[in-house]
Amino acid sequence: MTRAVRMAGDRESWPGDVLERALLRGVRLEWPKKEEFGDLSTPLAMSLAKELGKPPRTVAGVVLAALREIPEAENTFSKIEIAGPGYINFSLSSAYLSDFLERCLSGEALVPKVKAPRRINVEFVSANPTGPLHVGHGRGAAFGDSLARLLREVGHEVSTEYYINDAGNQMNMLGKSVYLALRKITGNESPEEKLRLLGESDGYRGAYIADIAREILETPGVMDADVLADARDGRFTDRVQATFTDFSQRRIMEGIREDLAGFGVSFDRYFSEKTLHKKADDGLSSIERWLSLLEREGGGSIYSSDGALWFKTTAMADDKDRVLKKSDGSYTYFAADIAYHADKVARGYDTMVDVWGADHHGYQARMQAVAKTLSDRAGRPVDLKICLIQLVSLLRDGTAVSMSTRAGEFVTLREVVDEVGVDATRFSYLTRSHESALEFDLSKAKERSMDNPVYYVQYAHARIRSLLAQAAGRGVSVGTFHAKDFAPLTEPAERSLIRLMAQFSGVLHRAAESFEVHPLTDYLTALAGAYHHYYFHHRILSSEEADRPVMMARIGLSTAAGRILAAGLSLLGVRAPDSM
RNA sequence: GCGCCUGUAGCUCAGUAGGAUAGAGCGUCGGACUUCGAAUCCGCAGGUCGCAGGUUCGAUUCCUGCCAGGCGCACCA
Repeated sequence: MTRAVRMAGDRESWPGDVLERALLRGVRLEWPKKEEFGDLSTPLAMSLAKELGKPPRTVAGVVLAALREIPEAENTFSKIEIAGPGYINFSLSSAYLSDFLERCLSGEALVPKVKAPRRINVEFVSANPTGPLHVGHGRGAAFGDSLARLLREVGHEVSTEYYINDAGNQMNMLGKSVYLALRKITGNESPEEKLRLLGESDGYRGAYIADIAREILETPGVMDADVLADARDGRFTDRVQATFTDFSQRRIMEGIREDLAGFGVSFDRYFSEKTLHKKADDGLSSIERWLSLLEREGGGSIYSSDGALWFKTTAMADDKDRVLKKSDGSYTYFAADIAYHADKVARGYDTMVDVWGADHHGYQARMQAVAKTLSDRAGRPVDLKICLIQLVSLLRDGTAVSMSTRAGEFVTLREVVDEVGVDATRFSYLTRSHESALEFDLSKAKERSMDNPVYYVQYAHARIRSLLAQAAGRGVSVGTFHAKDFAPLTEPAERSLIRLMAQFSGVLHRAAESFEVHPLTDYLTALAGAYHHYYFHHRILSSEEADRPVMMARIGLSTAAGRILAAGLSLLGVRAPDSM
């Protein structure tokens, strides 16, 4: 295409700068909405026409003439035509489509790799270990995990990471909450003690807090006898604080890992914030080391004022600069975040993806400022891509399920997964763009209806597997397929199906480029629909000898479609069942 | 007050770096199982793309201003 545009440009002596600018933008290929417009389409001539000051259809005509002289174009397209206001529409030739099917079945990778693979770190969930994961975390988990799989699939080098906020007051409060729960269980609850430890705060009050306290009391050996004795008697020593905090956090983190594992999500690395605060042999913590390094080499982004240390986040459109080290000498959460991201850059990533809850959007500007500084210092481009996951509201039979975080009465991810299953939960989370709020209706998610397309897609796959099993049962032996075997596929429904299948890798690449996963979910639903339609209208298995070539071609087509469905579902972390 | 996200069919949402007659599912209504899985298929109806301007040959898409909903604006974590 690029070549054709160049040829056309030479021939018509179009201004070179206009041409190069257009080519730099890239020749955009779209999938036309209607099949009558072909399989691929480009509005290129229309944008070119604007700059050239010529009618779009004329420009398209010149490009088309040049295209016809290119042999590859001749082979891959059966028809190229100008339509509408100046689109150039391409219809894929049956030879191309047959080759495509052969490749699908040959065991070759379905998806070509990107030319310039990047080293990408995807950080997601990163929930504080102060309680179990709730449905909002679940959406982030499904998104981050599938995004990572997607990025990997298109050829990037991807690793995933969970940042554990295990430092700071929240952790102490967790320890205190469990301690107080234990006091309550042993019949020693006292408002004075609570006020002394937590002040006005309520602390953490979910049932899981009492569970942990009960475990400490009832399971011999989980806690040092001296510490337990102190706790029972109401001596809240530093050691009690440390032991309770540590134990509670470990328990909760174990629970989180279990919930994630049950949800099909695992991480390459869990990164503890605590390690950033810990003093090394040289007496400096990681935070201190990074901050002083950036103070020297960060291009003036860090400065002192009013007895505190600041980061110049206004450089990146933040409202005001942010404090790193408070005048009392302690570090803010933001300081740890800087050290953490600096560490990621030092580990060689060139793209950092941060998946956050939408309520953190106010932090974007400051983190982008940090990324800019880190990138400049590293002397290479390092991108920070922040994906904000919008709210999930839970419904049951159309009415909101109340979720009061304060009282710890939120619906956990585990409860949802137990109720509706991993597949339906993950698929539902991924049917919408992550930046629009999601309504998750528990009763609908359980239904096996089109309100819940996961079953629709899985059913298409199961249908295909069952068909193939049926074929095998009838003694149909399936060998290796060659492009020519697909010549009998002449039905419009077959062509529509293949045309859609051929979009698979394009959908993945485009989704990966925009760091989205819901286009894949939509695509799979459409592909399943195309297969169901085809299957309903055309008989595949036949015992007539004369039908054998058609049958074999259809079996090949079905196998290929099944493979694409399975590949897509696996990226979503959803099973592709053989039967259901 | 400032900032971010959202506003498209009765409902839930898509809509590809401005492009062809704005799409899908659910829901409503009406059809299709003696043959490979009816968890399926086929059809009908349903729209001032929040409102008003602007840029453009062309705007759901870009810009400005309103309106509505959600979220966020700490030397908290």
